[in-house]
Amino acid sequence: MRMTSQREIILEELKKLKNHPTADELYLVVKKRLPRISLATVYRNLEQMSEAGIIKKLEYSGRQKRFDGATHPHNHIHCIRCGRIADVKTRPGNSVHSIIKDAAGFQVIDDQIEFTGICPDCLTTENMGNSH
Amino acid sequence: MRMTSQREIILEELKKLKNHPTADELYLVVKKRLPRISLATVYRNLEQMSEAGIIKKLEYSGRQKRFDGATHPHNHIHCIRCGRIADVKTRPGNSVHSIIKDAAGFQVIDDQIEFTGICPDCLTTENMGNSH
DNA sequence: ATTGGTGCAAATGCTTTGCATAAAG
DNA sequence: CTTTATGCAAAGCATTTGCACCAAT
Repeated sequence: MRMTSQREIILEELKKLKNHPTADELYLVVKKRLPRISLATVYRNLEQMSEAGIIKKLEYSGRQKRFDGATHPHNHIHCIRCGRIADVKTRPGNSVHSIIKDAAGFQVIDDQIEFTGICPDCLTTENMGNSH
Repeated sequence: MRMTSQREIILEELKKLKNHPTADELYLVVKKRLPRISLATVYRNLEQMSEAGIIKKLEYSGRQKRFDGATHPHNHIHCIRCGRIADVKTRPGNSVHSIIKDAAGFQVIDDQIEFTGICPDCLTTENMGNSH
């Protein structure tokens, strides 16, 4: 992964923002420093950096994707009205931290554990060497 | 909510399918019984019925929305390769069930608790009577 | 020099909407 | 009869892609 000024500034600005911006929100911020940057570049870099594990892609909110410069494991709460995402502190314990300490002032309506993984079919395909 | 044959059959077929279909997947199934139905009708009905709490909209996967005819509280696991969603059984306990009993044959990579709620700002707006 | 990245515009894919017609209550 | 739902086509919106040019190694 080549280090370009675009990538550097995108990462820098994302880390500054604590509010899980969408690609276009971040684009507007980055544009102030790099007026000729294109939205496609922002998308491409966010995608690449999240694949590399440098940042985290938040795609479980049902609306626009959001991005998080903080990669330590933590949970989120999102608003069903405006879509914003905030961090939620949970007590450490198992891999699934189950008890909330702070819901960032939200009125909690529902919670749902989202597990991510590879399904049996894809695991089989992988073992047969048909993937990547 | 008026009961039309379209709505009835959409609900009926969704409840039959155990694999959390997308709107277009369900559309193809329903089309067999109502050849003149349009995809827009399927979308509109799924939206309405999920608002009414008759079905559940699964929009936290980052891909296409999926719909679930089973409304009892349960968690899901989704495949990062093919996008399919399966049910996951958790042990009962608090509102957040923390320990998995069965991950439906998936290799679990990550878990994340998704909380849904209303953010402080939207709560304020609501109290001022500016919403709904 | 080579390879990967960028900017632009066009394309894509899912979902929603406007509007005239049809059906439910 | 009144109101809500439907089908169709068009629009919307977030995201991705093709391509010619540019820059990092």
